[in-house]
Amino acid sequence: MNPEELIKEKVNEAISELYGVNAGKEIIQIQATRKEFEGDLTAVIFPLVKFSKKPPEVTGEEVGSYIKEHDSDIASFNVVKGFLNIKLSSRYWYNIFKEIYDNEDFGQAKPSGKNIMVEFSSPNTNKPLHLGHIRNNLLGWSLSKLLEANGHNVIKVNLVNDRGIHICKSMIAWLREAKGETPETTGIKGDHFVGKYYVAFNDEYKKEVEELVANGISKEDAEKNAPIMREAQAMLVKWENGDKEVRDLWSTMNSWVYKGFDVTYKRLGIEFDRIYYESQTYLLGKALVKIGLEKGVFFEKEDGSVWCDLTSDGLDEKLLLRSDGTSVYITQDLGTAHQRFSEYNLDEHIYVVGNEQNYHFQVLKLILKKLGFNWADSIYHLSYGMVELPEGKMKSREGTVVDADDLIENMVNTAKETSLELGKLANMSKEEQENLFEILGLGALKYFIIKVDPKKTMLFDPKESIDFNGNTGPFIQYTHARIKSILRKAIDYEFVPGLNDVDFNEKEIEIIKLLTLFPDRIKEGGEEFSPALIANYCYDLAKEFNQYYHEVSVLKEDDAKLRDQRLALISKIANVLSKGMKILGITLPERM
RNA sequence: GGUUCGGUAGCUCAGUUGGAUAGAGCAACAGCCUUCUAAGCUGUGGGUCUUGGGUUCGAAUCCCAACCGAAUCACCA
Repeated sequence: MNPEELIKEKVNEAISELYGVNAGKEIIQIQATRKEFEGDLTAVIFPLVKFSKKPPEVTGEEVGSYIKEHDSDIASFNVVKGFLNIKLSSRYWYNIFKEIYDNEDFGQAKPSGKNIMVEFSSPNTNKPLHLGHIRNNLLGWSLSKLLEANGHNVIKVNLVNDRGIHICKSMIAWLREAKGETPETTGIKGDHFVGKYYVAFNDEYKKEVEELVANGISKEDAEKNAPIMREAQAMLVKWENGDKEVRDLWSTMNSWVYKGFDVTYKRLGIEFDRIYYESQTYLLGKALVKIGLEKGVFFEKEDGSVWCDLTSDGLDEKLLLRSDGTSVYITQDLGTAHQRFSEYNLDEHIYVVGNEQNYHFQVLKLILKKLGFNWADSIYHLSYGMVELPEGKMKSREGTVVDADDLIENMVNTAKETSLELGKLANMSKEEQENLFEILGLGALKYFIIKVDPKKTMLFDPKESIDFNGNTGPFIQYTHARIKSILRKAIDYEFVPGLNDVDFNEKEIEIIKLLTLFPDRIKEGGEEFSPALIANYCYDLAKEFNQYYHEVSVLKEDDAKLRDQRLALISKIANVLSKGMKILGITLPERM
């Protein structure tokens, strides 16, 4: 039984025996004992004085004495103010570790039978991915893995925004300027290639607007009537009418982008179970609008547009169908949600989308609720904050975006430089080295981003992020590599890790305590949809090991039983670290 | 103005269901490599947890208000 549960049960028993009241385990608060005090776990006495009707110190003494007498696992206790510090026997910790050590599935919850869909990434196909997308992708991926560790059946989906005016912009610019150029002929990665034309469109557009304004036309009109913008709009209409030429170009350019995205996804270690394309789903939801109108949940204006009145919920009126009968973003999302819940029998649907869409999801849930779908409550918007740069926000218009591919390349290069400087790779082949740089660079990037609470706006300082010391991915990777190195040597000497009935010392008990927390963290992280919790846990564990490493020798221990038991302990640390980091999508190298 | 979310050390961030003297890393300073990998370890300095009220044995944490910051409030997606 895990230590917290054990103490709760014993204290509860003590209360009912001593004071004749069944307090219930919920009221008993257990926490880790602070370092200044003697003990492993601490029961807070204050909430219990109402049962004992005695001062906290006395209550603590009485409860302490009772549980010490009635359970051999409790070695000693002391009472400080209203806190009962309990020390568990070394035998107890030994047994606890034994349980963990023997459990191959430690940290993996039993199947819950729940189906959870996680939608993330959701790129536009007119430009390459940037730093914001990286946060999205990493969060979505690690969240999915975390939910799987909680025993859920996770369906990872990506909704690609492959249609709309922004795509037409790239297409127009390409037609005007490319002279038949392709990613193949230029050697440029497909998404960057198309992005180049998107930028070209905007440059040309700006120029035209300026010209029109110089000719005395108002800015507003100029923006609406610039010839290149008209062209793009005309193209969108053609696209919607299924014009073959436009559709062909559209598929071709999108296929370039997908090729580019695939490279980035692969490098990030991300894949999906299903990819939805907006070009195939954008008409969904119209049927729901009809139902809503019949039910009187929506209303129609004179011009034929359809709205939902949310003013009584403190929001505005929301448009659902344009006056020309075409649907908007939210209409589509209503439809896709409905389709997904029925198709996959979902228990939960999580959308990993930036906080600029908080309003959208608020409205989405509200409207689904009004339409009478109870599953609307099972929709969760994992809203994450923007990534800012030291100079301020990222603005694609001002060119201050950090491109995803550039960033990854940069991290890998820094990993390379740092590694070579440290000069540890003497025995590695060129190929192994390159592989390692990739693992380290991406590990640093992923950890840096995931460790921050998603809902917070985070600052990305390129200089700091490439620091591989301290609370970083490479620190954990390094810790793991060290353990693996010891274990390899142990094999050379034919030492066999195993439990040999030796008492653990205090530092080791500290580590065991941390290990027992792993399943709790997985559970908690799963409930709160927070991979950051796992990241910080891994760091704590790695740090704990590093201290241990400097205090105790393993291989040089003369007592064979003790030595092999220590080997068992550190191998379990490596095991838990690798499970934790796997959830984060971070690879742990065997050596570095 | 409405809605949502943030404000913790010089900087980046943790902080379990309210618990004891609020923690890491970076940066600064002082030590530790003939030792299982120094991408490490140890120590020092650094705080009005934005502010003011409230709830109670007890508040960074819960409630109210103010201040500061972010996002959003399109017949865009």
